[in-house]
Amino acid sequence: MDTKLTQTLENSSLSLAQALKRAGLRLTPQRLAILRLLADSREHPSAQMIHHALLAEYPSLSLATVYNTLETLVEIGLVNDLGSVGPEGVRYDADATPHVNLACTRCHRVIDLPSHHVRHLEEEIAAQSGYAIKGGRVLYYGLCPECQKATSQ
Amino acid sequence: MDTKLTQTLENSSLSLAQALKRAGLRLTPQRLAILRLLADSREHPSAQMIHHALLAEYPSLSLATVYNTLETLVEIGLVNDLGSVGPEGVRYDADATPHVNLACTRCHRVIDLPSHHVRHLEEEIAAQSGYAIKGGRVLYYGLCPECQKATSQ
DNA sequence: TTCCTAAATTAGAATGATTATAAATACAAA
DNA sequence: TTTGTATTTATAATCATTCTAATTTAGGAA
Repeated sequence: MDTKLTQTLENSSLSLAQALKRAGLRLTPQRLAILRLLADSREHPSAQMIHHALLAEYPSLSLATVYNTLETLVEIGLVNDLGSVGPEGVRYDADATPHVNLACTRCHRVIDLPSHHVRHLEEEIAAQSGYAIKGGRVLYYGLCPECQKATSQ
Repeated sequence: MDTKLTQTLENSSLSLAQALKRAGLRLTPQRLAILRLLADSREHPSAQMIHHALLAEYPSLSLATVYNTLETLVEIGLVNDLGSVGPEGVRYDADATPHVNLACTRCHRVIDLPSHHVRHLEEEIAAQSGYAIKGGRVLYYGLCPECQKATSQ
């Protein structure tokens, strides 16, 4: 592995670890693995997808732990709960930068779309709602370009 | 019932009926009732809440019908799927005007917040995403003012 | 009107994501 | 180290949602 990538991952893990510490949470390999997977992935995975992806590296990882960890990470605001998309259940997003999520109702892929409008939105809500905001789901759903083609045949 | 309100409801039902017709769907009492409930309510109800609310008026209304109808209404874009909030499952919103939904993670109430940013957002996505957008969920979650007080005690 | 038929509804069973439980484990403070 | 407690684990239980097959009905045609 090249040095730059190694450093990036180490730095990333370091800051993830710090984030957990700051919240008064114990640093477990399971939590780090789940958080790192979410941070490195653009798939917006569900709990089951995360469990499946980590099983090779952590054969004893329990599905319950994945659910517990995700609940915790959402609670401290490190991860966003996007709600369920398709039959795979709730999808999660560790990308804290303001953006829009697009979900395809046919293939159930979820992608990101940068948008500066979302930052304004979040600032407005934080300032005006009176709520103690923990996170958000800005997600639009419909047919992705590929599935539009597939459907029109 | 006063005349103005009656007219409003009748007009409303009429346009709901037209919307169903336009989509090539049959006009059933169940569909009208569910759509009217959603249109008149600010509760962002779940399927079960809708079923429970309509059972008095339609004793034979099946839960399966509520689920089927909601799926249909989401498909034709008349109703938005907000994703699940709390343990009551997916919540639905018939308000098509661009706005933000706020969900409390403690009492699980969902309210609306008007925001002109959302309109810009939707226009941007419709123009730039390449997706055939059917609907969206713009929802932020956290503690509502009441639950902040209750929790801090 | 009456008839026809595909669409819609219904009750109930089945599915499967998520949550609860209780015992075993391991983080981290002293 | 030792120790207390948070966390993990396997498994069972829950319950929202979907499926199935039989029945009913909306709405167009005769």
